[in-house]
Amino acid sequence: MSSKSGEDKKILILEALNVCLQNKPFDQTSIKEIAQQAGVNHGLLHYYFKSKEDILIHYIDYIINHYKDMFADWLNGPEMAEAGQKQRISAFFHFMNDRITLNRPLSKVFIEIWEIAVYHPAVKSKLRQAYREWVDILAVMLNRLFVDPDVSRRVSTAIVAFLEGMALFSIILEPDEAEFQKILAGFQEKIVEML
Amino acid sequence: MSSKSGEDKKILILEALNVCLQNKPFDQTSIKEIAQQAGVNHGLLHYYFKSKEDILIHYIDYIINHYKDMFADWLNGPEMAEAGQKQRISAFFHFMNDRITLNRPLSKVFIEIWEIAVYHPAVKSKLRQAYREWVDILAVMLNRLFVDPDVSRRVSTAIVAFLEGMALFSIILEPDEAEFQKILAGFQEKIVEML
Amino acid sequence: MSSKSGEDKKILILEALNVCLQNKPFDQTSIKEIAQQAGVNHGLLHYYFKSKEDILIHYIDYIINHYKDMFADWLNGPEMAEAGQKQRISAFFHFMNDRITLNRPLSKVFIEIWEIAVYHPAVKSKLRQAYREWVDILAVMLNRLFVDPDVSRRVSTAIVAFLEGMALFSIILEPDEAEFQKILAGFQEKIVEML
Amino acid sequence: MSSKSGEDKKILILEALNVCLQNKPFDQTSIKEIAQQAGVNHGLLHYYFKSKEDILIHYIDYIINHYKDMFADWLNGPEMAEAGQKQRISAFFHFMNDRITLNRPLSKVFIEIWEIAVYHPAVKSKLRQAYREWVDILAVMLNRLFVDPDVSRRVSTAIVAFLEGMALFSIILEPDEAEFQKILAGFQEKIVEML
DNA sequence: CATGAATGAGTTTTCATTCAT
DNA sequence: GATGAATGAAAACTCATTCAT
Repeated sequence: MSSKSGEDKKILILEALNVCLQNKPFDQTSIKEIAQQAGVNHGLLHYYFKSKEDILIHYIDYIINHYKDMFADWLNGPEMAEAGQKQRISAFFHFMNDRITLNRPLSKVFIEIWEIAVYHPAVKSKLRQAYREWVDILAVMLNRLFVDPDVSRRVSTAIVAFLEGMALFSIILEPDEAEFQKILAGFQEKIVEML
Repeated sequence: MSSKSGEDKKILILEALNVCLQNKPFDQTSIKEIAQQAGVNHGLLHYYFKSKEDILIHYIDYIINHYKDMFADWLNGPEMAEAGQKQRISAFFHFMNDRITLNRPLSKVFIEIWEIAVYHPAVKSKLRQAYREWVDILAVMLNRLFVDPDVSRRVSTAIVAFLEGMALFSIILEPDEAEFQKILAGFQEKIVEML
Repeated sequence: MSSKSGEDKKILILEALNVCLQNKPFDQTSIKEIAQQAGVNHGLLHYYFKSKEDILIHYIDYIINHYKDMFADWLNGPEMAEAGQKQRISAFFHFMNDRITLNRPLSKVFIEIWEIAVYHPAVKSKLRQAYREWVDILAVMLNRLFVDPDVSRRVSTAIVAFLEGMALFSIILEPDEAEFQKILAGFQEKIVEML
Repeated sequence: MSSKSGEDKKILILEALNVCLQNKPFDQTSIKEIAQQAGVNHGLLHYYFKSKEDILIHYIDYIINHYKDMFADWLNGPEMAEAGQKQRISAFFHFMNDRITLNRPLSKVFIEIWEIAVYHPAVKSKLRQAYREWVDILAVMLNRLFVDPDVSRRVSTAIVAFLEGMALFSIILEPDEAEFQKILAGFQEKIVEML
């Protein structure tokens, strides 16, 4: 009962890092800043995590799992249960756009994670795994569209690449929201048309 | 004559940073490491640039302009001068794939630049400008395809987003090169088909 | 009945420190490491002792008294009760060699205690007292050898100094055990010869 | 000309550590304290040495070599050149007593080095090497005394052990200087008598 | 008594930057 | 222009100690 348990405290710290990453890259965020954001003593971060890098690793796991769970919940939700394939794919894109691609705080964090992954093999490996799972799920959805399963995997990879490129642009180009939605909508339409 | 002029020394330093960025992010690369890579005394970096950040700014200008120039040269080259629209667009994609999207050292550096841009307004602004120019050039090439110029701009943005997403994946997914080429080729085909 | 009493717990902790000191100097041994070695919660160490330094002080008392008691027991034992002076001195050296000078874990700990004593007046004082007692006991044994009691005290001091030097060398020189025994035996012989 | 050269600065720092070790053990002496004692900025210690441990290693080399050189100079000096064996051994003990065994600041530092050596294999190795050289030199001097060279090595080891024990006692027992001299003189006499 | 979360002072280390030569 | 010694701020990390439960 009382106060937060150990695991909750860890989450509290990881959420604090998530907030910090909206303002500064990880390398420029000090342990003390994360602690302050979390409202705890900086020494405590070393009680729960064995190093700053350890916080990062746990954070990346946390953020990837958070969105994986969110995605899994949605997949098991009503939208996917009832609809036909076309509707399902349409719903899928809707979910992706709303919750991932146009989620700016998330995109910011992912651009940071991309960069860390480039120079950090363990992080790169985690990220690769997450993208592969995502591509696989989409490939299954597109399966009936293409005779060759290799082709559906390639198309699926291309779609995810496009969405990640759009996430990047949503941050860098500072685009007009409506204009940006149109690009995604036009794309989505083209795909659904193909079915 | 004997030794490099001031401008050449600056370029030497920026190229050294370019090499360093293949191994470590900018924040983890010290002035001394850049100097060592450049083969000059570290104190000199502060003679040519007013701070470490100043080196970064000049580096980003340098790398963007380098590729802009490369692109401009190519645009004015023989491939573009003679061909019809279809061939020009085909040649354009070929150029993009070979020199940009599948250029891994460049992609690494750009993922780094993306991340810096997220937290650094001046860098973000430069990067936005570069992407806009790129999108504009492509939009002009696609102009005749679409009645509405807004549409051709959207399609152009989508294409560039896709290519950047593929550049990201070329680093993160550590894909099979041939497989990756097929994705790009399939995409390119679809676009040319539309013409 | 069930669990250890307070005094036993203290001993348990001091013994744990004794084990730790085989691996690391006191300054590099944390309270938590001692606690872990003792199998108790680290917070308890502050219940039984008022500070880390307090543990050290009690440890040094403990170790010195432990060997004083051992020595006293031996002095009151059968070897000393029955024999003539020559045999007693011979037995004395045998005891010293076996239980003190060639006891490597003990020597390690004493080198540590010497160092602490150098910079810590209270510890130095305890150690001085212990050495004086030891020298006095030996001086009494040598009493009949020398007319002047000052001389027997000096010889006694010299012998103890020699034995401590040998203890040091047993750790630092990593000597061949047999060779080392010969040095001690040769020395002992010379002394007994003098009687 | 100007100011100290790099090597001189290093010596300056090592001498500063030497002063510090009269007051505190190495582990309790901070880099900042050493720097302050040396009259230089603490950052500079990391310019000249790669870590605190590196300072320690260089310090131990420095102190050992310092006394080795002192000893070598003396060996090549007038006292040893002219005299007979008896006088040479007598002179040798005189040198040892004055400059080593009764040199209290040196003894303090050596007790510290002993302790460090116990837990630090590289330091232990250096120290062992130094003691072996010392024992060897003395063994050569005692060579004619004993038929068996192994015996002269054992006696030599015993003598050095005794002297180190006396150095320890000169610190721990806080003895009366005159009384202490008598012990050493008595011992010396016995050895010379044996010749 | 026992636990382990929490605190905060103190330490080593790194590094951009300056500057005298 | 070039050099490398010097500075000082800031960072990660450790750990004895406290204390609520």
